[in-house]
Formats: sequence, structure tokens, C-alpha cells
Amino acid sequence: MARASDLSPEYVLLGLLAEGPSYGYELHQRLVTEFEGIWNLSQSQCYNILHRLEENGVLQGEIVHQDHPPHRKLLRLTPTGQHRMQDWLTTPTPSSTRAIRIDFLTRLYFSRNQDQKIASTMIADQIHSIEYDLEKLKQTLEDIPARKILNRLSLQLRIQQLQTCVAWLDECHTGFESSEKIHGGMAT
Amino acid sequence: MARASDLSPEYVLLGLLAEGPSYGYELHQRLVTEFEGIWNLSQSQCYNILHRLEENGVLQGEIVHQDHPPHRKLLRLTPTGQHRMQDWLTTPTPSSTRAIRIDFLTRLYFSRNQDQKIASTMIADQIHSIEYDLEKLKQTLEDIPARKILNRLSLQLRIQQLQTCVAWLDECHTGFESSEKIHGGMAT
DNA sequence: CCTATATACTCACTGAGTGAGTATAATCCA
DNA sequence: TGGATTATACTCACTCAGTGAGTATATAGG
Repeated sequence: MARASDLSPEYVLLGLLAEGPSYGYELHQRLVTEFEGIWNLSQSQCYNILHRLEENGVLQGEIVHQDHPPHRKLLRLTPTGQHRMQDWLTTPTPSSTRAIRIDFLTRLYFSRNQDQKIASTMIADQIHSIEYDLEKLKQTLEDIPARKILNRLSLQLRIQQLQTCVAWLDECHTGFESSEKIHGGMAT
Repeated sequence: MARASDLSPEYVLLGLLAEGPSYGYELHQRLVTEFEGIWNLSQSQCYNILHRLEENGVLQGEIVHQDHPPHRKLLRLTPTGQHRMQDWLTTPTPSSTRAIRIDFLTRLYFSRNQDQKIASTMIADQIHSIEYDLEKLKQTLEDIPARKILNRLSLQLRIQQLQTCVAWLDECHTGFESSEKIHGGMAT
């Protein structure tokens, strides 16, 4: 099944659940507060994904009967889910500007919870991955005949955007390092 | 109904049909050859859109009976469709890097068929539109508290990407102007 | 004459995402 | 004390883009 799509919101949910079991409602709340401007899922979309993940055996739900309803469903990662999560964290984000902004940044966030050093490595890996793809794109550009202006302009923009990404990743590095003093633990 | 979505492929089809009536098959062929790397629609998706546009009264189809099948459907823009097309050409593309690369570039291509000067104006307008949005984004960034590192980094990347877009639009300007000598008329 | 390919289009499905709806507890406030 | 409002927690039915396989015919080649 591999990676659903380059920018699937399911991974951010996996990431949150990797920190500990939680409820659908709570997960959505965290998305709204902590990932504002990055992930923007409606509540029902959240539940949809969660249901699918449970069907696929990535999550396991356990209904918690309180004294009185509403009944809540406590969700936790299965071993499969933990595996999936680790795969995601260690696979570089594809070289698309949007994917870098959304997917990479989310991965960075969760890897940082595990180990500060992993985050540094991740940034470096991502830069290498992009630079590799950049070389290929530049080659492609040379192969496009001059009369195909549209195609050339489009590719040129993509290349420039990726170069901007690399510059930003450098900033990211320093930005995250300096933040270690300010921001120590993880809030729930 | 306005603009379907920021990046709807229906406009590129409208644009092609604005040059003259055509067939579904032919339109798809042109997408594959002329818009390679920009639009990437499957044949069936093409037909889907075309069907929808016809239902909405944007296109009108006329079945051409040749001596022998296959019967072909000649599609042409209705006045509504021509109007829609003009609206699209004159409305700046929203300030998202992807939209600039895809939607703006496509608009530029078609406006150039109409009048070279319109293309110049369009580039200038687009730059102004982006710079306006950039100011707002910079303001938003200042309002995000320092501890929200994720949200800040995300916004910072967006801002840098848009600045790259502006630089690219300038290049676009000169690139297109120099191409006027090389590439005069329009091929069908 | 048979096959491969180009033309031209249809259809049934998936999967993301939306929006309205259901049900219950807690809180407020007059 | 009871009526309204809000927060919690989740379900359901729908739309719409996009995919991929399928249908049908003409043509060109060996």
C-alpha cells in the first residue's frame, strides 16, 4: 500500500497517535490548534481517515464506557501503525514545494519529539534529496527546445522554487536549534 | 458559479476552444503535446470535463456524421463560454506558487494569442497582486508568537516562495518579449 | 487476410472532502 | 428550576475529481 499520496493527512494523525492513545475529537482539536495554517481538516474528514486507518489495521479502537454517554473510542497505533509511522519519518519528502512545506515540516515536528539529533539528520537528508532532483530537472530543462517557451518557463519556476526550498531548509536548521532553549518539553 | 477551483483544468480546454472549434480527442492530443509538464490530463478526464462544460452550457457539441463511423462531436464555445474565458483571462491567479506555475502560465499563453500587449499587462498585474498578498502574509507572520515554530516556518517558506515567483515573473516578461522574434504566428 | 495501431468515446468505480444531522453532558443565567 | 446555549463525540449521505478498463471502428502494413 505504501505511501497513500504525497500529501496525505493520515500521517499527521499517525504522528499524533504515536505520542500516545487519543480520541478522534481530541486529535481534531490538536490539528486545529497546533497545526493551524498547515493542516486544515474538517472534523468529519478526520473521522473518515481514522475509520479507514482502523479498517486497514493501522489503528485499533477501544470503546470506553464512561458512567454516562457519550461513549468515546480510544484509538491507539497497532504495531503495523508504528511501523508505518517510522517508514514515513525516514523517507524523504518528494521534491515539491508544497510537500516540503506540509509533509516535511510535519515529519520534522514529530521526529523532534523522538530525538533532537534525528531532526538535524532529516534536514540534511532532505537537502540532499532535493539537490539530487534539482540536477535532473536542470538536465531536463536543457533538453527542452527553445521554442517550447511555456514548458521551459514552467520548469524554470520549479527549479527556482526548489532552490528557495534548500535555502529555507538551512534556515530551518538554525531556527530549530535556537528554539531548543526557548521551548524545551512537549505540550499535550 | 464563478471560478471552479484555483486550478481547474477546464480553463485550458476553454482556451484551446477559443482558438476555434475542435474535438475531444484533438483537444487531448494538444494537451499532451503543447502542455506537457504543465497539464497532465488523462483522456477520460478530458472527456469528463468536456461533458460537464456542455451540460453547463459553456460548450455546444454538434455531431459530425462522416461517411462512416467513428462519429465525432465538434465542440465550440457558446457566448457564455467566451465570456467565461474572458473572465478567466482578466482575473489574476491567486498567490499560490503552484497556481502561478500552472494557471498563470496558461493564461499568459492564451492572452498572447489575442494580443501581445495584453500579455505584458497581465504579468504586471500578477506581480502587483502577489506583492499585495505578500504584505498581508508578512503581517500575519509578525502576529504569530515565537513559540509556534511550525506555523512560522511554514509561513516563512510561503513568503519566500512568493518572492521567488515575483522574480520569475520578471524573467517571464523578458523571456516572452525576446521570443516574439523567434516565434511569430500560432500553429494550429 | 490478419494484426497492430490510431481514432473517438463510454462507463463503473474509488477516495477525498463537505455539510448536515444525531445524541448527550455541562454550563449559564434569569 | 428550567430553558437556552455550548462543548463533546461521532455518523451518514452526498458530490466531484480522477482512474482505468472497456467498446467500437478505421486504417495501414506485411
